[in-house]
Amino acid sequence: MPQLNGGGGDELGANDEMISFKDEGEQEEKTAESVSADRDLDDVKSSLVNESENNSSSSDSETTERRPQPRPDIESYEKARECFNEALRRQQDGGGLFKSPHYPGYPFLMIPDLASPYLPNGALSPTARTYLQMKWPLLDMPSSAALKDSRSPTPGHLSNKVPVVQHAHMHPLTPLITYSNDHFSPATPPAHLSPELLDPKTGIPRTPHPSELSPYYPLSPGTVGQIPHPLGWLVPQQAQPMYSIPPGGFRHPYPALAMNASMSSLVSSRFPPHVVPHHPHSLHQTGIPHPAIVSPAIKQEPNGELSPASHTKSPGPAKKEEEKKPHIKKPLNAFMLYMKEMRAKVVAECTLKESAAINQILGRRWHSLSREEQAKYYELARKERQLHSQLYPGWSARDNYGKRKKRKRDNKAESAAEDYSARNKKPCVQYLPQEKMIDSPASSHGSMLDSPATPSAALASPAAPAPTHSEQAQPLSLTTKPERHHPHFSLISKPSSSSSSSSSASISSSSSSSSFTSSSSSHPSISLAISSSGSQSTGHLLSRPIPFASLHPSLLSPPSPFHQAALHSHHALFQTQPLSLVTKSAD
DNA sequence: CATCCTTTGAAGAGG
DNA sequence: CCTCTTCAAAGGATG
Repeated sequence: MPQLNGGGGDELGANDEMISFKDEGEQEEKTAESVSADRDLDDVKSSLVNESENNSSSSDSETTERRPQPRPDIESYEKARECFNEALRRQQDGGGLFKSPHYPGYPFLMIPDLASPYLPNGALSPTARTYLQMKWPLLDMPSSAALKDSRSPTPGHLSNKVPVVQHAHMHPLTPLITYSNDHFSPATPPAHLSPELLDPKTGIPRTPHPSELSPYYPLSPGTVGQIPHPLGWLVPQQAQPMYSIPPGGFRHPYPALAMNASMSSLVSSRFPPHVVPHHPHSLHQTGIPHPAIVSPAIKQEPNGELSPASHTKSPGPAKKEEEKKPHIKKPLNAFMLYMKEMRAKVVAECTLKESAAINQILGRRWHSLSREEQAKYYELARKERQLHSQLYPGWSARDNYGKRKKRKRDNKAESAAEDYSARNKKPCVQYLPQEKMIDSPASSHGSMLDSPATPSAALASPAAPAPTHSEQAQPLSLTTKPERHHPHFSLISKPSSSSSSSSSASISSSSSSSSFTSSSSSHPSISLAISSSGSQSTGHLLSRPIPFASLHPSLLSPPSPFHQAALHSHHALFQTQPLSLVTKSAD
């Protein structure tokens, strides 16, 4: 993971950033699997594409026409998105461009292209096109806001720091660039990038000198501020406002807080597009628009007496109460970040629209990611948390408790019984499409294990890459979450790892006593979850059945009883594609 | 319109 | 220390 360090001294993350998630040996194992998995995935995707959308392969360039010139102010997100979707489809038809990325998770790989995705003639470069859509989700950069921090101590010299650029070759962490890009994008539209600032090769603005600041979150507060993001058209309007801000502007609870470059960039990266997009000026420079803050309007605050509008521009001395007002969201964790990035891609790849289903896929993909890739997200998440803590020192996750009205009915013992009958009754079989499905050597557990020494740990001890840890590569482990209550899966020794609610239990081959499980799991591409009880932890089972139709036929297999399913899937595995099959054996 | 569903991860609460 | 619970995103489905 040397490369990670490549950035060089960044206090924020340099050292800890480099955390290895697994033992070398494991790594190898995993990588090997990954490779094969990728292959499978590719195949699957191809087939999926071919069958699902049978358009004759259209030229990729076709899409380009649709996408004339980036007109941030004019283009509506919707439109852009449509275009992209279409483009995506075409791409798929064309031959599955998605194959190209070795790492499925590489959302931002061709950043350089992204910087200037358009060819001289206005056509979108293939690469750009390929990755663009993957990236867009993250493009929600705030243009102005981001950098808004007039107070920011670090203006100019930091502004162009895009360390990543330094790496000629694509690094797994490349995606991080996105964040970096965010900062520069707004300020420097692709078309207008100054040569000297750009990396000749990548086209990305280069960093004059690396500073101690995190390379991944460089930013130039001052510079970017007011320019709308060039890619604004591509930015989702309402899409993931990770942290939304109050309409009138964001009142920063901690005005005194000085953002460093990394923070700023981070903020900018997460800044909701809709906040800034068309009206860059809307935000005052004084406000630090941190995405984490949600206006009461958006999220009801319990006490919500203050309306965003009320303190729109003048934060006034309301202070404490007020401070609390805005709903400060939790910082996203690695997986959430990953989801944000990849969701669009997944959605594009399949017809599924339900988030629940998508999330399942994403979860699998997550597991199939290489350590490096995951590391990237863990790192981002770590920074997010860091930034978040800096921005909202007093904030506690507990603050948000109860904000959500509903409580996931969590399960647990009792729920099993009642849920069973009640809502979970949807017998459904969910087939997860193409994702790599590598059996995720790292099961849910594994992923945690993978996680860099746990962010916190990483933070604390950067030096310790914590590779080793347990993540014993459980090659055979299933990614699925078997019903823990089910006797059959009792083997799940520690479902707890993550959360009971989510009950991500993983079965490791080693531990697993279930022959079935292991056997089926042995195949990388299959994952099967069975839920016997209706309790919420249904593994991959969706309580609400997802229409088969939504999935590609090739991916579908008839619902069947447990073993049948198993067999079936097993069979399918070899025959065709990996699909994860979930059955509900309940009855 | 509110909540569910689903995923992983982080963090808080409680034992 | 361990377990359990909540919340973070997202968007179709459901009540």
